[in-house]
Amino acid sequence: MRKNRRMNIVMLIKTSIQQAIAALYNKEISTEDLQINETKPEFTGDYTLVTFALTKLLQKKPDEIAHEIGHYLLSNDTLYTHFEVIKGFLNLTVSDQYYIGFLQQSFDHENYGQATIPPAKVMVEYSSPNTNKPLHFGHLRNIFLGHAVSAILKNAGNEVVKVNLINDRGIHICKSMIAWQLFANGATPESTHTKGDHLVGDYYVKFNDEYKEQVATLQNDGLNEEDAKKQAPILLAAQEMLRKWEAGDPETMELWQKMNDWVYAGFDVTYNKLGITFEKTYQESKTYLSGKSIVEKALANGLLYQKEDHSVWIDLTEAGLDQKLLLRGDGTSVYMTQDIGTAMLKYNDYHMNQSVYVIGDEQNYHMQVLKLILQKMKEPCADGIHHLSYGMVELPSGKMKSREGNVVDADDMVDEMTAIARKNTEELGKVDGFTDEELHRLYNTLGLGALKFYLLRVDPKKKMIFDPQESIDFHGFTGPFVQYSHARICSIMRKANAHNLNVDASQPFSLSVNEKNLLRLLEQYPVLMAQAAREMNPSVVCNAIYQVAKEFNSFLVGHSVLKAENENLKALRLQICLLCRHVIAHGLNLLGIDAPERM
RNA sequence: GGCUCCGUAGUUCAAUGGAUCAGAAUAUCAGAUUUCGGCUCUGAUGAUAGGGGUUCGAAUCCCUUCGGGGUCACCA
Repeated sequence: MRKNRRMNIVMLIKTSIQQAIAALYNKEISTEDLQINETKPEFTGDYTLVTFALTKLLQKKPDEIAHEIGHYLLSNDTLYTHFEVIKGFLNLTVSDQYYIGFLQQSFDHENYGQATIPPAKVMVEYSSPNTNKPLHFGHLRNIFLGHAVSAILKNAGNEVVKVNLINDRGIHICKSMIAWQLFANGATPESTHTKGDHLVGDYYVKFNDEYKEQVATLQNDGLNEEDAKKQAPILLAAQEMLRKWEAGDPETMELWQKMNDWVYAGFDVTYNKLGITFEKTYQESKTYLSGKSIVEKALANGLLYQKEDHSVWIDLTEAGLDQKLLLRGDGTSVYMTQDIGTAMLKYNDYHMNQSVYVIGDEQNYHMQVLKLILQKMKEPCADGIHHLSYGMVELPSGKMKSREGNVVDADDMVDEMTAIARKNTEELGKVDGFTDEELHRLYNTLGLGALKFYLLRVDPKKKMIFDPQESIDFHGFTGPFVQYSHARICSIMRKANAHNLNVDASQPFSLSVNEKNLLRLLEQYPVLMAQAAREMNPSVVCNAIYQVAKEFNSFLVGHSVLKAENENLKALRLQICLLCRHVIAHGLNLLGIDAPERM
């Protein structure tokens, strides 16, 4: 418990400055109003107080404040060994003793890196595929984000429920069904040796090809484009199939069930390969009706209005938005209706404080409207809705458009990454003694590590470009570099062979620049994990562990661990190794990436 | 067109809703290292789209011009 309650250095500094201000000026200030930055490397010091904000309260010039507080701190608090004032910035040097003490407390702390933010029960919905085609590369950012954010929230003390919402009904599903019926001659995943989701996806593509041809033929026969698009026989057949589905036609339901099962089986294989799991899966075919009754209730309460054709609408113009359709004239539900129903169903199941939707930013407006509607309905689930919006992933060749056929399949991408991991590893020839199974697992670990890290290292809300060549380069700001650093530490620890880890703290130490830099990074880690949780931003984790890995490699160049100058120093450096290893593995784990001991 | 998001080194990304010389990675160039793993390290070059404004201080806030994305469906 003592270890969990350790106050981080920035808080310690703020508290001591707060005391200094009370003693020197008899003024009270909240620690939140104190601005502490890391000291820039070109100046002496570890942390810096920005004094400009204090000038009003203290009625003094920045430099004066900085000097007075600096002198006070140095003579009243052993935390500091030095201070320097530059243009109103008070640069403080924290004693090596503090960092050595921190290391003693933390190096073997199993849970080091846990964050503490006010805990809550949080649902995270992610992946959310359609059952008419396989997962493609664009889905991967969503899946990895959802998985990582869930782990990050859990690490911060939240209770997390991971859910998937499968869109398994609607006209797009019927399109692949009708094409299969027309062209497949009864082909199955078994008969064609094709993964189920890919097989169904093939017929979705087939539908679109056939549709295009039929439209062209009709236009040749003299129809205008608009009519041709509406009258293509295969489209009419799909629409007819949707009506049959909604009516519960047994034959249609059977086909639907069969093809969906193929897709589910295919998805399972992919999720499994990616290491992705869910606690609960919702299906829209089972939730889409519940939205309807809610809307009808709201209509009765006068919250909604009905047009002459019986369609039901909500007026959001007061909030600066539009009017939004909630039920079609024929009484069937639309996307928004389903989402209303699903949101309430989820809440009834779990009563969570917060419900996170990992959904692309093209649905920003939709999600804004969804939340607003539920708020207007005074539904308890409304306020907890949080859209974790992320930007599109583009390839260097440009945007992926399913219509233009430059979509990269998720399974193919994973296979390609794994293959490259194999190639790179074999060239280095450092895996002697691995069994075939271990090799297979290693290539998977490295390939997926590269992919996940590259997709997670960018702020989610920004669009990004995925460059397969760069991600697998295994150099620089990449997953494999971090994994490599972990394996390197493991190698040192194996050779250290359970060496004594006790540091005699009574011996005076003086830390090198690298050692202190590393300790400073390690000390900040839990604070960064809290930030990652608050912002739901895995890129914070990527950066944190990359910094540690980078600094560690730099440290190794100038310092020998196993041949340290004396036993005490060796023990200290081994402690540093252990904590670095722990932090790297901990961070990778939050990202859903394995940390190999050898590679 | 309305609403909205975004323009940072050649390229890909950073910079708590303000603060000391805008940081990395990659690429390029120059070096180090027979070492605990050469998937390592050190150094150099190189950027805030243009113009105004607010401030002691702006990549960040406001206005504007230009350029790009998204969205405005009885699709999901």
